Amino acid sequence: MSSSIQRQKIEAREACILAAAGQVFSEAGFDGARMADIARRAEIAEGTLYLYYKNKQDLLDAVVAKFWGDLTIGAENAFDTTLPALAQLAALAEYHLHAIIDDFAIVGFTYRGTNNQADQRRDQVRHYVRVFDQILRRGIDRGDVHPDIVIWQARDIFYGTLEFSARTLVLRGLSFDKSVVTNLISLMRTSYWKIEQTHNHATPLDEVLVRLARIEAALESGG
Amino acid sequence: MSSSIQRQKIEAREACILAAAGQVFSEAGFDGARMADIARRAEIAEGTLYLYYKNKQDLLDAVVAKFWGDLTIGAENAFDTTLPALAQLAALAEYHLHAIIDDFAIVGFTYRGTNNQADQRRDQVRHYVRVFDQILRRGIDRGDVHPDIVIWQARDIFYGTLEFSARTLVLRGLSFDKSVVTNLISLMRTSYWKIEQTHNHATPLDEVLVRLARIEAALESGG
DNA sequence: ATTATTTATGAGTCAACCTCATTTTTGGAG
DNA sequence: CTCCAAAAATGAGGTTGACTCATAAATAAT
Repeated sequence: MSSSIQRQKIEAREACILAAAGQVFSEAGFDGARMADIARRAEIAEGTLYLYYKNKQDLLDAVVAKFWGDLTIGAENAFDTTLPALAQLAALAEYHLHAIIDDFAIVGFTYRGTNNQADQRRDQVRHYVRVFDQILRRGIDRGDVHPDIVIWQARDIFYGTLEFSARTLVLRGLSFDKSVVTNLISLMRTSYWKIEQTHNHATPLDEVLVRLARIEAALESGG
Repeated sequence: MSSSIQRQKIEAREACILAAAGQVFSEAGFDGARMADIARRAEIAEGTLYLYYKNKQDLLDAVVAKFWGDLTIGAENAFDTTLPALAQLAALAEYHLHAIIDDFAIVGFTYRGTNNQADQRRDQVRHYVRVFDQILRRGIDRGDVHPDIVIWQARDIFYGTLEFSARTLVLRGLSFDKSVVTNLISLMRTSYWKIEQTHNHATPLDEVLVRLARIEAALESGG
């Protein structure tokens, strides 16, 4: 059927428009971006834009929605769910930091205005961050993570830290810095994770205490 | 002199414009805000706005600049520098969270666009966050804080967490939540602070060392 | 009281988003 | 292949809102 070919064509054009819009918005910001520029870069007439998107804001929303949608798919495949929760969290953090550094401008467009469409975007972000929540909940179920943590606060620590770090890196002209991830994960482990030795083996300190007790006992009995 | 009276008048009018602009921008966003509305609310003609501010963006920048300027003054007086560093940090966090919840929309305007004036705003923010850096550095000097932490990363954890938590609270229609501050401070203490009991009572390791020393003494005297 | 200077005004200009009458393309029927 | 109806594309023009500038009002000085 030619209708499927047609559909592919239309989807390709939509993708083309979104790509052009993403570029122009990222380079010039929302106000600086000209609909005429976007149309020219997508190689269509200005009026054609409005067949696909109601207005400029709607076009930006579509760009942002695509970003978070792709990000969610990527995040769900960024780690192996059989790994320890902490390793999953590290992988997610690394993936997220990479992604928001690469498309830093788009992230900045996510939270803006007080219009009605802001709800849509929030739902999309909410769906995205669910990946984090699942890791943490699995960690709690497995007994690795302290069960009485406040998940939304942990989530804000996680994503807030990564976004601010990304901004710092971008503004300084730097790129991905693994130590950001390492330190964040270390922080969360220290505060939220139960001590590992619970199900592993005795720590050095435990062993030392046992040997000390033996020696003391020997000395006492000998003395 | 009438010139000082005149200057006061002009400053009062500037403050009036900034207040009106802050309200309209917060309610309607940058694009939704109408210069005519701002002028009407400030009880001046639209053209008069342009005697004080070059254009709409410049006016927004002034609003944002005033916000961060006031915030810096408040932050510097928000705590007693003779307190322990951790208490200072808690006070700063509480102050910051309150402030950005109250003026949440303004915070959102801080990072936008890629224009030349963005540098000014970044300097202002940089000056503001210096308060945090000073607390941490004093903590290091006093020996309370681990000296090999990466300050900018700690800063991004601090402000990133607070801003994201503020967003969560505002979007849920809630207001200030002290537990956000408490948990953040607890997190930073656990990861960055040296263990307090060093000058209180013995740690497990200290206890071990004491017992070892006793044993060695017993062996020497006995042998 | 008069003049000079500074400050304020709002009607008009212009730029950019968006609409819609017209044109072009597409896809099936004869 | 030709014709036609329906869908898609176009870009000139309407509309809106930021910004300007000639004019007016207010202030300061002589």
